Amino acid sequence: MSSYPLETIRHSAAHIMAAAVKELFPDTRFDIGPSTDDGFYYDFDMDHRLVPEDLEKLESVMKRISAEKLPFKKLEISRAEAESLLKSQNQKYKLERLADIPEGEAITFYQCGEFVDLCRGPHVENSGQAGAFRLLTIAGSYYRGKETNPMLQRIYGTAFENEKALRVHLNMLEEAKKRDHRKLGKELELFTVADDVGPGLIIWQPKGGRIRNQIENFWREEHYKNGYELLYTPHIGLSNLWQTSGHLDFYKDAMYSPMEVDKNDYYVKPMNCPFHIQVYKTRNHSYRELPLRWAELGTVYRFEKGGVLHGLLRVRGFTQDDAHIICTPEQIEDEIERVLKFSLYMWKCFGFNEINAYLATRPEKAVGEESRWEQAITSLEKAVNKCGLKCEVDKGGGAFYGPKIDLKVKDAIGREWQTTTIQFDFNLPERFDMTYVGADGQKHRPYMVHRALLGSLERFFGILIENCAGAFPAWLAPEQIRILPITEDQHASAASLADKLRELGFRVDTDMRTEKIGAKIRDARNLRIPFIAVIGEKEVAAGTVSVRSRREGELGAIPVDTLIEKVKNEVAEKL
RNA sequence: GCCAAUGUAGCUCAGUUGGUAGAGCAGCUCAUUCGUAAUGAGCAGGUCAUCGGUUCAAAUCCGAUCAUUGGCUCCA
Repeated sequence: MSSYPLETIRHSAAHIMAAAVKELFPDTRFDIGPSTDDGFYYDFDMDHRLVPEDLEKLESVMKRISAEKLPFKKLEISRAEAESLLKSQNQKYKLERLADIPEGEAITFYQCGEFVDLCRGPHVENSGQAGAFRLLTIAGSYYRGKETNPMLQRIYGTAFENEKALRVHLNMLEEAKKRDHRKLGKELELFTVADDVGPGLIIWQPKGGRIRNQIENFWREEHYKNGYELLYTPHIGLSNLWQTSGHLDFYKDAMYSPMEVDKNDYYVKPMNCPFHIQVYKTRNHSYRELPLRWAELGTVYRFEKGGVLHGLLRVRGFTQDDAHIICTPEQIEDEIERVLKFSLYMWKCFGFNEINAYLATRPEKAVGEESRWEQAITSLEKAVNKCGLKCEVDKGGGAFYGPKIDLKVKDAIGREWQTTTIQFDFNLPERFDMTYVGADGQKHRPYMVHRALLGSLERFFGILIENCAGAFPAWLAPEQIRILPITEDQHASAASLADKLRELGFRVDTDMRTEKIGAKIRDARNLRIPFIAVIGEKEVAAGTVSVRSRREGELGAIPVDTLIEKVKNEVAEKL
């Protein structure tokens, strides 16, 4: 139908929403209403507290405005005129936005029906072309995103070219809801949080534990294969350590309060780095032993603000799949490339193949020599190119202590998750005075790189659950095979079959309830168990099992050995 | 931390204008021994998040606290 870009359609939909708001709540002061990646929003300041029912009302007004096909009129006026116009309407936020427009730039307003808005445009021609829209949620948002500013009310909506595209998007949202890791975590008994333990502190239940154990084992093996050594370090450390690291100066708000023992303050660690540095500091190092690659599944605690906690994705206690690489300037490029390749391999094994890179460079305030920053950034760029990754650059977006590359992985329903991070550190080697002796016999400052491939096990688990919608690939499934005897007569056979399979290394359970086979099948399927083996009179006699594979459906009666082969093959896939 | 919504049995939810709680599933008991997505009957299960207030009377109204949800912000 219309050939406008989606952003234009959405931006115009935002204007139509604002027009509807103005109609229903005339005293509203408007801020801005941009398009976003998947829709649009508009921020308002009004006395009325928006409630969900308002969305329906606004939507019907919007539909009316859309049906009226009112033209979007562009008005170009002088700054003075614009000012007096906005002043007369008491639009203080708009006035401030106006002041932001550089001298000499054209000042444009767009009018649609009664609603006139300071806006750069562009817009669709008339309100009938703003596509198919839907208002979604009400939220609060700080004016200009600053905590000290007043809070405005924001309405989120989305718009698409046509009804069909909108429906596809809304279906995706539904789908996302269905695979919400919090819901599945409860249903599949994977993890929980307890009021008496504390918010953001994850308790892994047996089934989650089985999965985590698989992940960890795989992770450790691969790290040894990739030339890492594994460390184990304490959960707490003396204040001195955190003083030296600088955490107490810069990061204290996000740390749990100290515990005083014997007149010493111990802090629960928010990061593993200072401990790894202690390992480095146990003795002198020669350039000949570099690079050192030290990894740890290190559990850290950060006192995140209450409002940001979210299931497994944002928590207060989590286990980072952390590692520190300490190397010479000459080695840095190879090392970064190795890490990137390692990460891509890792994610592929867990079923994620679409990955993009985001490079963050030197901010205004930074520590470390400029030349080192440049070398680091160059090595990051080169490595990204060698790995054939698409890369976006966030200029000045790095931390003060070093540039970094983040990877974002795309999941089964197209959402991007920030996961891997590779982060240079020019700060800690300095603070802890880390050195190595070079070929010249002189002391040199090594490069240090932090990296986490999965991010944290908790967050990774959340992403994993949502990606597979609870149907874990066979190599991770907490229960790979469930054996269902049809009557009590087969209990003994079921038990000995389970023992046999367990001995072969499979995760097997039996369902000995006196339920009908239909009920047992149903429960097993709801748990997304990859292989269901039914064993009745006939199977016992023939030495077979009737198998239902999650992937292939009903396979009928097959010899036990054939089942074993099948499970083995599927487990070996590491999809 | 901020804005808003929510909090009733293990889970998912109902509970009219205030008159001290109800269903399904899960659990337990008994019966059923069954062939590929729910066998039947019975029993038990709740300081209605917590604390305080209004009222003759509070799950219901008000306030505070805690937690969760959607956002904002933060994530050196």
